[in-house]
Amino acid sequence: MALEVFARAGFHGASMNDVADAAGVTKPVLYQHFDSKRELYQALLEEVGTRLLRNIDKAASEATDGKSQTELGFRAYFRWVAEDHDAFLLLFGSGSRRDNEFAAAVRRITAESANAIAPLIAVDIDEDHRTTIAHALVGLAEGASRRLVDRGDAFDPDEIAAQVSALAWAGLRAVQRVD
Amino acid sequence: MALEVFARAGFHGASMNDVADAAGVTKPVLYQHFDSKRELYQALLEEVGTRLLRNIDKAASEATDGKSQTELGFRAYFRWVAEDHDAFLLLFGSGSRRDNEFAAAVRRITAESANAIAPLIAVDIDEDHRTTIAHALVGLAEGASRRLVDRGDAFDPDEIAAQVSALAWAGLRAVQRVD
DNA sequence: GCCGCCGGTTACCATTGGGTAACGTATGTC
DNA sequence: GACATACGTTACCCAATGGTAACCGGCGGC
Repeated sequence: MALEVFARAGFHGASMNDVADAAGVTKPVLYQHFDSKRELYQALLEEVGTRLLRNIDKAASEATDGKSQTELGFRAYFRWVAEDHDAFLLLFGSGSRRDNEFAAAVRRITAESANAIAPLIAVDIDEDHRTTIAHALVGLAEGASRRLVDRGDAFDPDEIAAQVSALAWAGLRAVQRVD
Repeated sequence: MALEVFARAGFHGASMNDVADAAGVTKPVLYQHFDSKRELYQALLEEVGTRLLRNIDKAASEATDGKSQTELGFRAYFRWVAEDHDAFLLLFGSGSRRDNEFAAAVRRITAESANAIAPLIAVDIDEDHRTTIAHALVGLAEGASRRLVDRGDAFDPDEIAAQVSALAWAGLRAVQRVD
């Protein structure tokens, strides 16, 4: 599939012929569905990103308090990484963050994730700092995932989620206003 | 400078002519110093990454206990980001993580940062999980920085460092063994 | 059985950009 | 003042690749 090809080689590293071959068709057929390489790539980004967000939203919505929301959110995230390495690589293995147009799509995903986290920060720091901290926590998950994916071996997403969310939750409680 | 050009446009987005122009020379002159575009880029990565690591090492070595080591380490990191956006973008704005050869350089940086953090995790979880958590914390800083750099406005690195390191330190204490 | 349409393929075009060879010029020496 | 050397520039080559036009074979209708 196109996702796999782009995930492995990146936007520039994969040619339309590569993508076509992987899909078992030829280039002109690809161009019947997408006007350009960029459009195809962007469509993939959107699809993959939306899937991630939906997973997280669904999981978090089942939580009753902040703590379990954190746990379930991270668990959904790491499960997604575990079962869809390629999707993770496409979004965060990057090259997607290089190009302005693509970066916007990735930012949308991280921003929405951050928005889900921001309310969990209790202290009354200003909105801007709160958002930055929320983005930091998104990075937390990304950093752990990158290592796991790089290592290549399978891993237990729930186990990782337990540790990372413990870290995150304790951390969230500790953020202080700074004068 | 070459750093600025690559930071803005990425490896693929910047041509050797662009780099040469920015440096006030012409392409062949560039090729007197570097055998290829890749080599030039890699040299930049190494230089920039080493600078970051040196800053962190120096700062952390002045700390007496784990808590202040965390604080000083993050402070050095965010100061580096604040005063050298381009370096941050080159390493983590990515595109650098796409290419296997370049990714190795970036991994070296993150791995060394993680190694500095790992010993601060007190619980006796196995080495592998400890390292993953350490990478997560590196991602924490990266996530916050990306937002700050994306926003574009100047920011106070010490203030961010205070909040992020508070989060990190509290989080580190909370990581549990999982059975 | 012949004709036309339609989906797909091959073969091609044009641009971009890494890398280099050939050229020109200034400077210092005899 | 003529020549050689060294350095930088222009001009070029060629491979890769996004995108497309022209071709081809099979299938349904007459």
